[in-house]
Amino acid sequence: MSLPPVAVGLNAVVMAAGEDGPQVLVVPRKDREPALPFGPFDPARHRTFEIGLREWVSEQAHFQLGYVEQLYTFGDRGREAPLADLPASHKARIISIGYLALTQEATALPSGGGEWQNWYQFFPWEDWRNGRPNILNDDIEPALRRWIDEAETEEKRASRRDRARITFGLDGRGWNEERCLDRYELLYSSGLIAEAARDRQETQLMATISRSMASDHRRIVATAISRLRGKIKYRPVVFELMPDLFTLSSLQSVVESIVGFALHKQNFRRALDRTGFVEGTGKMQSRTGGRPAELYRHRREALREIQATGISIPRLK
Amino acid sequence: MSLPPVAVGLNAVVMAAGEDGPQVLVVPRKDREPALPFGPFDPARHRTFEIGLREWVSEQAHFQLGYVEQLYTFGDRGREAPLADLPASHKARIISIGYLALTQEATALPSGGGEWQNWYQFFPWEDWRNGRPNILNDDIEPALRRWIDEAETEEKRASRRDRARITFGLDGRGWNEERCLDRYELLYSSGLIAEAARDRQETQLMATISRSMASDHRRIVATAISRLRGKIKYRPVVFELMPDLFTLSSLQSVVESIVGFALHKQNFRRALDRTGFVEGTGKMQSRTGGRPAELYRHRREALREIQATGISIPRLK
DNA sequence: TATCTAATGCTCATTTTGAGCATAAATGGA
DNA sequence: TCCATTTATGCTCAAAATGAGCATTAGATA
Repeated sequence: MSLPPVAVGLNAVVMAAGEDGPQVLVVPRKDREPALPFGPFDPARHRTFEIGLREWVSEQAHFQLGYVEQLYTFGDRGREAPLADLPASHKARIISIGYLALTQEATALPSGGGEWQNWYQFFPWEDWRNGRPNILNDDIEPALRRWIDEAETEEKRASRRDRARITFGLDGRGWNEERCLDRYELLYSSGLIAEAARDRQETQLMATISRSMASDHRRIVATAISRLRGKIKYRPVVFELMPDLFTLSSLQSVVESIVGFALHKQNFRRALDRTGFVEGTGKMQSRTGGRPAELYRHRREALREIQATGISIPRLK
Repeated sequence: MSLPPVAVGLNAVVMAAGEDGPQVLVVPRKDREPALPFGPFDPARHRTFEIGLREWVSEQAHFQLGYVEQLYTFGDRGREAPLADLPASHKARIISIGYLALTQEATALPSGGGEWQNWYQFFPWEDWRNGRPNILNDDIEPALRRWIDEAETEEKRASRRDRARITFGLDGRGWNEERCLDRYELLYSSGLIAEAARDRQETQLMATISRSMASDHRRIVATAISRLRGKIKYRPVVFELMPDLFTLSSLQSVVESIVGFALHKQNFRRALDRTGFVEGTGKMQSRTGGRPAELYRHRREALREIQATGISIPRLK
């Protein structure tokens, strides 16, 4: 017995964060939705997926990846919406392995390749740094309630209601920032996301509440955000995003970019201090307005000394 | 351009825990190493990987999977050691997607299929429930020190030393139970694991310090253990392993099976109580010796009410 | 009935959080 | 020059969560 062919795609969600908030590297495509950096896995050339991914990104985007971790392998039929630049192994089922790559503050990119875009363009409902985003009350919640009511049986309605409550924290249930992927998937199921209509080959106009991406790439980005929001709490991964020297405020602002809400400054510092992950250098930075801030550096040695945990996230209420 | 073929295998690490400690479902193979339940992904038949996995496990092991999550996709050349029962798409590169499945206490299995085996047969160094396992002092540490000294340059030796220290907590550095996969990979790199010699096609006899598995299956189990040990702390997944009614002691013993060390009983209960995940039923169980214990049940509703976290793990020192 | 073995209940000293008040050091006008 | 503004830092205090143990309770058994 011989199985139908399968083609493997490697997708990179390359993230950075700086002055302009959290960034993701996307490849713009003329008159089409932007895509993630993407390349086929070639078993003849690549001993491992990661080697393939690095080679591919460096070739195509002239960009050397640093920290990389595998996210998830997607293979649902009907959600792949093949990209034009995929080698046409005709009728092959496409499965995509998503990777998360973290890199220092958005460096200048060679033109013609990828460009940095703010995450929250694609996920405006995830940005609570300045309070609850309006899009939730104005568009999402009403649409979700409509979707709940549309279900045929009371049982199905109850199940939809539960799902919406948990993922979006409806009815005073509290927002859990790590549920970013669940929220994306719910918006997809309920048809609020442009990709859903596209995958069902509906031509119906969508109320565009956010920017969409090629294929299932926005889903992969949502996976990356969820992973990063979780991981930051139990592994010191934030430092992969920081330059060599940074102020505590800039570190805090990067963490806030990621988790999507504001933190209590003093408590953030106190907890950070206890981890031993950072060390003052004595150098100062005079930024715009206000007292100059000390520059700190990441103590990589700390990883060896202590039980490596992440960074505490004291939510500001 | 057309890429060489790729075959996708779906592997399930099915876990349970009961009186006899933590169990994993393996398929014994005559005169060969045991394997995980395994099946090829058929893109023509399976809309999603998970559907394929469930269908496959239910067909082959007459076993319905409940909780399932994807672990990782492995694709390193040279570590796959093809299984005989793989459909021979000649020369195809085999990539395997590992899944973690949790199920209630080891139910009787139809004979001829899989059978339950204690995890720690495959990972004896991971079981600290009765204190530090002897195998660490007797076999592993000396072998690791030899491996460190074998490196050619001082720089390489330092790097090996660091790696060994962090993963195995050498020189009083503290054992981190979540590093199970790192430890397996280190033992593999340092040639202490039978699979390493096999993959290098050495015929050299191995000091067998533990049972090995087919292909890269033990690596997948190590991934599952690491994932589960981490996840249990921030998601209430333990309950997937429990029967409807259970005593707090049996719950604790399941948690201990997973994390691999003993917990402080009173503190475990206090913390568990606060989560609101369990509820006494008033029914009692008179077990062997000692005062009868109350039977509790899992309050699934709790997931909706509270910010779902995991179970606190108050280590007993 | 005395003894053993678990299951439960409770206490107490430490640590870790959550919230804020207070002070310090630049910058940019008035 | 001096003051209002804007950040950066220091510190305090009450509340909650943890880590360790002692004490009591309730069946099973010799």
